[in-house]
Amino acid sequence: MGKVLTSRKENYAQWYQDLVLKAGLAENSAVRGCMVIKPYGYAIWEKMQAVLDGMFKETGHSNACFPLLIPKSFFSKEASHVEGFAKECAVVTHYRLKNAPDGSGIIVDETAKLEEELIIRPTSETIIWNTYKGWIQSYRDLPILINQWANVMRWEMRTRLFLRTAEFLWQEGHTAHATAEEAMEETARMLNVYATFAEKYLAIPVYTGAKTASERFAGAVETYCIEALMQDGKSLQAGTSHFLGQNFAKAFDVKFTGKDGRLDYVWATSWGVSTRLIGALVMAHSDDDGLILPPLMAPVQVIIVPIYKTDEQQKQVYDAADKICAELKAKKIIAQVDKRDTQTPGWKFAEHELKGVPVRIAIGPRDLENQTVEVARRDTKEKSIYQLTDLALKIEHLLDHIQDNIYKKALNFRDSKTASADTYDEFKRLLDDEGGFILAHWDGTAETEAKIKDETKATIRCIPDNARHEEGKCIISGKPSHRRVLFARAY
RNA sequence: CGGGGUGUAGCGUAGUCCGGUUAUCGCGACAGCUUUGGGAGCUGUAGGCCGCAGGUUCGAAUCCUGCCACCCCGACCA
Repeated sequence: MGKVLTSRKENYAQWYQDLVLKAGLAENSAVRGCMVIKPYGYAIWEKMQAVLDGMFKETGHSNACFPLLIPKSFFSKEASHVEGFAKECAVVTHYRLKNAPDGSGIIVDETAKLEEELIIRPTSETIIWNTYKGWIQSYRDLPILINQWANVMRWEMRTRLFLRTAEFLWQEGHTAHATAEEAMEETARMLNVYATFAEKYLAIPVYTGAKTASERFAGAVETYCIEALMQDGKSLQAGTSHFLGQNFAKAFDVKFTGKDGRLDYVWATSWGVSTRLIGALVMAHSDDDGLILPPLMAPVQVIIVPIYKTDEQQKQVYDAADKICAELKAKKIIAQVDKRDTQTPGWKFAEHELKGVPVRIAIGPRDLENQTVEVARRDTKEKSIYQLTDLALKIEHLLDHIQDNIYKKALNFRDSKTASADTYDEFKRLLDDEGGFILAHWDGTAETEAKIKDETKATIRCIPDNARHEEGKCIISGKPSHRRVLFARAY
C-alpha cells in the first residue's frame, strides 16, 4: 500500500498538514493565511453547524446576521477590547479602484477615501452592542439571545490550516440580560453546550474551566473554555464562553429600566466555536493511514464497495449493494455505493480509509453465494463477515459502538496524559517526557504564570470547574494555593 | 514581524555549489489490451512561463538584486 502521509511519529505537524490536504479537507489559497475549505471539509463543518445550531435553538437562541465591516470608532469604545484586537485588524480605507494613468494596471482611487475607515470584523461585539442599544429600553426587551454564523478575519502572523487562519468561519453568540446572575448562567449553559457537543459528537473529551486574567478574552470579565488534548500531547482551546459583565453595555451606553423603575446597564455574554474544531477532530483521533471520523461527524458513514469480475457479476453485486444501501438509508444512516469502475477495490479501500469513513462494506461474488458481506471498521481496522440478515440493524449498532469507542480511546489517552506535579522539577520532567496536562498548584499571580510560560512554554489552560479544594504550595513561589490548575503546552 | 528552510509537469523529485545542445526520474493523467476480495500489469501518448520581476552573460533552473508564497522555530493569537 502506497504511503501518502508522513507518520505522526516522524513529524506530527507534517502529518497533520499532509492529512488535511490529502483527505481533501482544505488547501491554501492565493491569499496569504486564507484557506479554501474543500467540499469534504465543508461537509464536516455543515454537520457541526447542524448539531450546534439545533442545540442553540433548543436553548432559546435565534440566528441573525450583522455586518462584516465595523466602523473604526465603534471598535475603540471598549478599551481592553481594542487593545486585544488592534494588532490583527484588516482595515478598509477606500471604496473605488481605477485604471492607472500609465496603463500599468488597476490602482486604488485616492479620491475615494472613506471618511471613516472600516475594519473587517475580528469578532462582532462592538457592532452588535451598538445595535442592541436601539433594541433595549426595558427589562421586557430582555433577554436577547442571538447567534450568528459568520466569517471573521484576524491578521495572524503565522497560520495553519483550520487551527489558525487569517479568515475563519465560526458562530458567535451574543446575549443581553437584565441581571448578572442570568448572564453568568448563560455563560455556563453555553460552555456546557460546547462540552456536550465535543464529547457526544466530536468524541473528544474536554476539560472545562475558567481562563486566568492573562488568557481572558479582550473585554470579558471572565472567560471559560473547553480544552482538548491532541495526540502529540498539546492542548487545543476548542471553544470559549465569556461573561462580559457590563463592559460593552457601558461602552455603548446600553441601559434598561428594571421592574423597580431603576436604570441599569445590561449584562452580556458572548460565546463561540470555529472551524478550528475541524482541526481538533483531525488531531484527536486520526492515524497514519488517514482520518478517523466519529460516525456522528462523518459526511459518509458507510461506504459500500462492490467487487466483481464479469458484467454478470457486476449486475448482481450492484443489485445487492443497492439493496443494502437502501436498507441503511431507511435507518437514517448515510450510506453510499462506490460504483466508480475506474478504480480497483483496493484503491477504494485506501481512499475511504484516508477520508475516515467509519464503516466499509465490501460485497463480491463470494458474499452473494454465502449471503454475507465483509464489514471493516475504520477505528480499529477490524474486518469481519456479517450475515445479511438484519444487516442494517447490526450496522446501526456498530456505528454507535464506533462512536463510543473513539470517545473512550480519546478519553483514556487524555486521562493517561493528565498528571499531577508537586514540584517545579517534576512539572518540567512531566512536560518534557509525557506532554499532556499537568495539574499543579499556582499562587494566582500573573508573574508566576509568565515565568512558567517563559521557561517551559506551558500555559495555564484553565482553572478547572470541578477542581477539588486542596491545600498546597505553588510550584514556583511556594505560596499557599487552594486548588490545582491545569497546565499544558498548547496550540 | 525576527531567525532558518523550501519553491522545477496535478503530486513527489534529480539537476543549482562549479552557467553550455532537446531539464531527470517516479507517481498520477490519457489511449489500448490484460485485470478487479488491500492503492493492478504491460505498451504507448500527452503534460514545463524551472515561484514572480528585473539584472549579469554569447548563453541562466543554475550567478546577482528585489518581491511573493508555503513550512519550521520564536513573539502574538480561536
